[in-house]
Amino acid sequence: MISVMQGGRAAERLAEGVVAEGRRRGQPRSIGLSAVIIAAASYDPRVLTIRVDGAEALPSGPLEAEHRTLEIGLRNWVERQTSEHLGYVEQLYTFGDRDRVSAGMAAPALVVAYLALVREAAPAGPVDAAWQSWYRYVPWEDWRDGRPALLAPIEERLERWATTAQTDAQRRLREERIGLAFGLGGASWNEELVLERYELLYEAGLVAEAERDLGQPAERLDGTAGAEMAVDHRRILATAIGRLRGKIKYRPVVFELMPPAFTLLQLQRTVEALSGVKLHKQNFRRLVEQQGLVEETGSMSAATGGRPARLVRFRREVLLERPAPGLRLRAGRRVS
Amino acid sequence: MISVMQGGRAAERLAEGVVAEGRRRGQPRSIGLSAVIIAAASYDPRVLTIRVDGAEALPSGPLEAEHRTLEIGLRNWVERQTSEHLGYVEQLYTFGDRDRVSAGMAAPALVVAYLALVREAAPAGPVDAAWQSWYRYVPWEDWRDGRPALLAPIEERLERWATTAQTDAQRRLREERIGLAFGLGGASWNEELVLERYELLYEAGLVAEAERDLGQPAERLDGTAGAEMAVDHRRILATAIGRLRGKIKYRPVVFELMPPAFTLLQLQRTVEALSGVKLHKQNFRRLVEQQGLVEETGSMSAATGGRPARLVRFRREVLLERPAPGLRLRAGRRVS
DNA sequence: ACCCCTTATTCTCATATTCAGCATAACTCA
DNA sequence: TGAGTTATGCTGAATATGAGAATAAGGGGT
Repeated sequence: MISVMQGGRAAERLAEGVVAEGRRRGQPRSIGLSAVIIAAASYDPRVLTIRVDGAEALPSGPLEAEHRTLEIGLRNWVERQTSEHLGYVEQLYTFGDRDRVSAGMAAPALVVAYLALVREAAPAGPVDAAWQSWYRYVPWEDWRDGRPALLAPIEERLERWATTAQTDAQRRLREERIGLAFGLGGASWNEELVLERYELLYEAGLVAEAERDLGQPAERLDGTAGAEMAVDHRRILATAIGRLRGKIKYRPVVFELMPPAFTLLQLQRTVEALSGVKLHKQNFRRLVEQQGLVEETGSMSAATGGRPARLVRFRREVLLERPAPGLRLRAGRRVS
Repeated sequence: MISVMQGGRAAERLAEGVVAEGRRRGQPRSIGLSAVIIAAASYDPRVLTIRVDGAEALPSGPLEAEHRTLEIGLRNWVERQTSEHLGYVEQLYTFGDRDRVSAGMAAPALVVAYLALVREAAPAGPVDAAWQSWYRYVPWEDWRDGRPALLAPIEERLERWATTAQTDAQRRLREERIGLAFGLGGASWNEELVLERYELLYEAGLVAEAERDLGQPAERLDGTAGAEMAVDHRRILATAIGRLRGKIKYRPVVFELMPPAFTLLQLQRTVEALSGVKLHKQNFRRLVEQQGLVEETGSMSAATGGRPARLVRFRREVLLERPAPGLRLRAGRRVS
């Protein structure tokens, strides 16, 4: 038997305290919903942004009382406005920062953030709404044409920041975090670590939000550090991108972004746009076909520049057949 | 280029509505924190429960104002009570059910649930606190000795419930959900689908909570349907178990439950206790050693009944070496 | 001392999956 | 007609995985 018995009355103290505190009511705070609404047009992942007091922000609204659950609330809320079906809605994370304030604009104390996928990417509407490429906010995440040049200055600043650590252990920790997140020194680029990378840039003061929130002067990076967003919306976006990049590997969510019929290359380009890396064409199609994710429509694509391609559609049945029918893209793959 | 342009002014309408609503403030609601605190003693996964008005419940408390983030709040809150370090804390999900009421006990409108892992499993404390095997609440999840006998009556009732569907399509959907979740008809048991299974049982009225919440008489199952919990705590527990079972595959979180030094078989038994299935011994140790998750301590185990075993410890460095250093137990493995 | 039982540890082997290209087909455009 | 472009089929090497044989090293009983 494993020897995990120790400590004594700790569990008891825990339970007592918890019971006592649990019986008091928490003081009310304002609760908000934020939505990262994603579409994929022209092989460019887009996020719907609005302008609030000049700053770019994610669509956000208050939690309404009339809905039974949060997700149903969000779904209704968005669908009412768009008459567009949200194919996929997923709760991302609940951010509860006590002092969520940005440029004088007080934000709700608690924000439940959602990720939603839509098929449409209509051109930008009124002045304050726009579909933006998500790489506008995290340009270092697009490795489709190889390692982005703008990573060079970023990494240089990060390394310098690591050396400013108080203790030696802290410096080593920073260096290891940087290496892991940015694929330096042996480690390879992992496209899912979007949040980790953003947080490093934030801590190192390399994104505008850091300067704004902490008052400390940011290292000027001449636009290579991406566009700023209101409050912590860029952190929420980073969370969403990371989550989506992971999710497409074990759930068939990409198809929520595809038109009813598509070619395998279109599917591949969309996956590449989301994950930010190039994939091996022949292996990709083998994967997709082997797993029975798509079926023939019978027709061929209008013309793709070369030999016409079969048009396929998503096989909805796979949702009920296997528990994890994603595009199991092996991590660490880096090919053309 | 993909033809995803369509619809026209939908995005515009969406953005307008969102902006307008976002400028109003949501009415305050009470916010709660609930914790699923897990320990693993004697190869039995334990969850810390308390008694509230006679019902078994998860430790829960109000959100306090003095902490910067939710997780820090929870950490402090628990650590203050236990003087025990929470090795691993993860936000699980935010439950926002408008009418979260149970047996007259009004619950917070919004609950942020956390999963925490502790190394200790002290004996049950005062009358209202106890470490309970989590299989007490979801007995059908323990497949370590083969398919649990109590699944037979459960499946029978589920099949019957499927036939009561309104439409034919609905019936087929139910049958497919049941088959997928419980590994019937071709599909194999997937230990991660804990929540899916609980929700089916709930919908079919086979767990006591369904009767209580919906007023509809539950099918009596003579205790095979597991122990009841307050409010939606059993759903939260199911979410936690499923998440943890998935997480151990790509993050080294099991080690948070292990003593400082352990044998490979102890590690295997713990993983089996969590995932609820038996693993192949030789392959398990190959996996663990190949991935460099552990290192020698030099000493040997006191005696395990047979040949003495090496004692190993977790290699903390792997956290910084690879992004996904879990026990990549292949799904669908079912061995002794 | 010897036999039996139990667990630990090392290896093998067959199979499946993945990676990386090669080769060929089918179209457009100049 | 030939060059360029994309589609599609196929192969061979490298890895990873599943299952189990074989051997090692303790304890306990006779």
